[in-house]
Amino acid sequence: MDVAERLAQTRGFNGFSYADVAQELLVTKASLHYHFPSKAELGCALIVRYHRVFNAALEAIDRQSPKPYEKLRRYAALYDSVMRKNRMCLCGMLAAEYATLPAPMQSELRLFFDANETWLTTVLDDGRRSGELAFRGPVRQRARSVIGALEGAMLVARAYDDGRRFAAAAKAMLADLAAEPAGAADRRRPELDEASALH
Amino acid sequence: MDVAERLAQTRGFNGFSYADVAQELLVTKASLHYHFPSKAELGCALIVRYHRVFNAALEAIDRQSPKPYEKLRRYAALYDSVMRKNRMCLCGMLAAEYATLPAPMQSELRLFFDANETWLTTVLDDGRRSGELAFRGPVRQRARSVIGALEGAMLVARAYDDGRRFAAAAKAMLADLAAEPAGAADRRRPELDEASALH
DNA sequence: AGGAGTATATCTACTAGTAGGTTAATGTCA
DNA sequence: TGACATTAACCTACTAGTAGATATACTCCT
Repeated sequence: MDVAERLAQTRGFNGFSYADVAQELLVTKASLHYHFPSKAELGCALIVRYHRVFNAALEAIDRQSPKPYEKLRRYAALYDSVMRKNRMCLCGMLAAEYATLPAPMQSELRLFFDANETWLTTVLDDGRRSGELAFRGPVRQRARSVIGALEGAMLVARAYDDGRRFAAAAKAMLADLAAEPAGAADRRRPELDEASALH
Repeated sequence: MDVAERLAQTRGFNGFSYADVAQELLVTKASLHYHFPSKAELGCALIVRYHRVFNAALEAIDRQSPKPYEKLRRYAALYDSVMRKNRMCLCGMLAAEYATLPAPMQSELRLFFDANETWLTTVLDDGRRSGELAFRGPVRQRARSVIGALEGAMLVARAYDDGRRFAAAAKAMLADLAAEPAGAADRRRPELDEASALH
């Protein structure tokens, strides 16, 4: 699954085959089909695992960082840790291939985005209420914008093989959300970096 | 090329074959190979044409709309017109598949994003100088954020087969850029819609 | 201790179908 | 006549997936 995940994140789900994985592991294709009878099942397993690991990372953030801005920063850092491995977010990649995916993968994929949206909605709502974050419009809409901005930044950054491009976009987004009175001097905010939580 | 473009936008460049195009046009694969000897050449031709049409649309905007906010609104409307056809931006889709693309397509792809960035940089700079737009940080960085936000919004919206999701994200982004003093009542801004410029 | 049976995991060898691409002959029209 | 365009037929490589044999190892029974 590690190999398949990496290939799916770099080449897309339609961009790798059982043969690719088999060759890398020095086993036969048939052996892989024993564990994952069809590619659709492999794909579902990949999303479910990715979702689970991501959820665990969000729970760790909730446990360790009470402040909304800090939560948001660490959320962006999760994406950054993926980018540093020269990969695209698995689910962002699959979203591009959405029309060609087997139905079970499609629903599993939506669950991932839904979970992200829900978590972000809570964080953004808390942040705005406490005055730590500032933004206009419905909270849920803003959550979707955050996801879109991060996924989009990853997408384009890949075409330039430049992770800094993503990091800069993430930082800009965080700065926009930080409640700074217009025209105020740049308050020093901590950097994006943090120990990678998404292996 | 129309057929290939549609397939590339909906299924990805690796998600369709010469056979798919041939079948739809009621010609043979060999016939297509006469016009586009290799798939790489077909892919390049698709990007070049897409880029050309896009450029023409930007020039039309420059000609018809002097105001930065209006330019930006129409820029977002270009993306929206793609989304309304249940397609992904061709170049956003190709960015996802970047690692699997032939080298000539990779460079052609970067040219598209570079051109977008340059155009947006000018618009955003004019807008900030005139006070019509407000945002923090370097202009070029903001231009990249705008591209990323739009591409990302398209990407995710596809997983929900819901164009309104994209339109809402685009509207939110425009509202953020419109220079409204924090806390001011919603000034009525024109809607996203406009006659589709990208065929 | 010595099987017998069983679950797990792997292999070789194969299928049917599709991928991008080629060749050489043929049609079409100025 | 010659350029442009199309075709049938074919090629090689690869795709997901299957069949059946085989190896390993653990459990239960005698």
